[in-house]
Amino acid sequence: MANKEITIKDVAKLAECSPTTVSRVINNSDHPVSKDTAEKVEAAIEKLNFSPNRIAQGLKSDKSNIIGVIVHDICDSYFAQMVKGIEEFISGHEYIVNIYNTSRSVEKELYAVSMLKANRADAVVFAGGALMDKEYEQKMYSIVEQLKTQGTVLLGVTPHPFDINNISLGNKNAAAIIADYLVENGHQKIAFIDGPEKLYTSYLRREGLKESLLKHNLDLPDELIFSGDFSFEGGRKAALSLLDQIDKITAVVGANDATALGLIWELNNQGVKVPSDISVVGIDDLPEAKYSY
Amino acid sequence: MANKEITIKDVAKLAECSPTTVSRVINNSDHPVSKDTAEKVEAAIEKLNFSPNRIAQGLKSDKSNIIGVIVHDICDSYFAQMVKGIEEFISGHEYIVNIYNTSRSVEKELYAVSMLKANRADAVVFAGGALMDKEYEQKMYSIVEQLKTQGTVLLGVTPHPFDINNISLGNKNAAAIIADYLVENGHQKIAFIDGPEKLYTSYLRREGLKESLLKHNLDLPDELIFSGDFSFEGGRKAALSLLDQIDKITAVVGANDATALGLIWELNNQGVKVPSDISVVGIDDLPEAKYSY
DNA sequence: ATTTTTTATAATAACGTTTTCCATATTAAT
DNA sequence: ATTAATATGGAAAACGTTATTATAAAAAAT
Repeated sequence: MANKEITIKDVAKLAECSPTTVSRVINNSDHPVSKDTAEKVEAAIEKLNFSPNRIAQGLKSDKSNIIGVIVHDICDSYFAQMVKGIEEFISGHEYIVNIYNTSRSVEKELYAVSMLKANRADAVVFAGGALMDKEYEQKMYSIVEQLKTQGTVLLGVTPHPFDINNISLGNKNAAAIIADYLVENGHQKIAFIDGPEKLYTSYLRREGLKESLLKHNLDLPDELIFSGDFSFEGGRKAALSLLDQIDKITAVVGANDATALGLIWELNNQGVKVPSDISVVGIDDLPEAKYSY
Repeated sequence: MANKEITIKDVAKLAECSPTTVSRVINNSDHPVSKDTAEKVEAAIEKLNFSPNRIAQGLKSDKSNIIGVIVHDICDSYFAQMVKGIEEFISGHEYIVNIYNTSRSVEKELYAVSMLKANRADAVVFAGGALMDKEYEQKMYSIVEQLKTQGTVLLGVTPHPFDINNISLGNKNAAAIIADYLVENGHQKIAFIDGPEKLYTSYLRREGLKESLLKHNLDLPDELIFSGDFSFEGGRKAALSLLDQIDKITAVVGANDATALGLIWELNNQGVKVPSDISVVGIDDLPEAKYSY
């Protein structure tokens, strides 16, 4: 922005009035402005293609109009949909939707949060789940508190250990539903493909499933928990590593739907028929899921 | 941000110096500051958890640090990857990545552009292709010029009729490659599933393919052009509508990969074997594509 | 011992708004 | 005809920074 910008003063000059009056017209304030001058101002605005500098307005009003959205991976359908939903919800309300893709890295998440603090974000949505890491938790706790005292509204969409409002997607509830379903269909030997290590959400889903199965007197032994990372690729790899125990297993639960899809794909690829040979279930509810085989 | 914020003045008071000095420490400016005071300032900053107000800095420096990214649909893998790439490229450079999801609506795109103008964006990436609509073009032309004179750097990732720098993904080139490939493999009767109506990119791909086929003395007749919308669903519907002409066709080109995937899925579903019965080709290069059947 | 240079600090204006406050002219009420 | 109320306008301060200018002290050069 090397060029000198068009300001309220230029408009005032052209409309032969004071900047104050122009401001009043822009924000159609309570303070009355005569029909006559208002029109001259409007004309001047039109002519100069003026639009008020949001940055300056923000400084004066102590509002940044920034809404931060912190996400693990925008390419993951789950987050893409969430970001889209937020954008659409916000659209038209003159907010800046500011996204951060953390790739589940502690550094990037801290970077995101400190940027949002420096930019005096009006609100922050923590769309990606929290990580389970002592140092991370400690640093995050501190900066989250700073955001709060700064007046930033915080919202966690996935569970967070910090003291913020959380829209829980009910991981435990999902686990219970799945457990019930599996038991009803007579499954006894169940395997679980985990989510990313250190992710709070993984923990909740895994332990939730364990707990729910236990209520039906079923066990989820460690050797039937395979590592994954919420991705299609992860699901595929997990499928390969559970192949040699396949005869012991009647159902596999993926920590999310991408995992389940990868699982199904590779099982099919290896000649294991889903769902006749084995059942596969995923958590979440992606639209793609209905096209799985 | 109802609370009164911590400013450079608070830091100055605690460090027993002037705001000027604090500013110099923050920006480690050329102007010398004694080791002693610098340390006191750092300590005060630490103690108060102060971070300089980016909004105020922006006003002073005439930079917003905002980079706008305008996209048709974040849920579309193609755009998701692009947004992720941009975010990662920018990350660490203290920029605000501000996304807009237009859903290919003229109103939303104009909204996005005017927001970015009002916020004095430093740069805007037009990641979604332009629409072919007279009124749209006219209005966009005007505001794009305003952005330019404002000093905003503009970049089109997909082709745009406006006078901005474009990174062309070479639609025509892709069309030529595909045409050559099809001809080499002996295909004579080729169908095309179009992209969204009014989208400039659709136009370029369709006409590019026509042109390239013509060089091989092949025709792409209107009755073999089926409508689509760049989505998996669109590909599926197209598959259904080309079923009754299936014996006339040896290959189908999807305007993008999502279309091709939907196509393949539904053809398989209808008992048409890909690629033994018919060949399917898509434009773009999504990672999911390699798992198609 | 004086002048010049270097080092360190602060006061002030400016960025583009909006929000008091203050001033005038018009109209209504006495 | 005087007072009170209302309509319309502008000047100036403020938001939190930083760049410019000014000033004083210390160090170096004559």
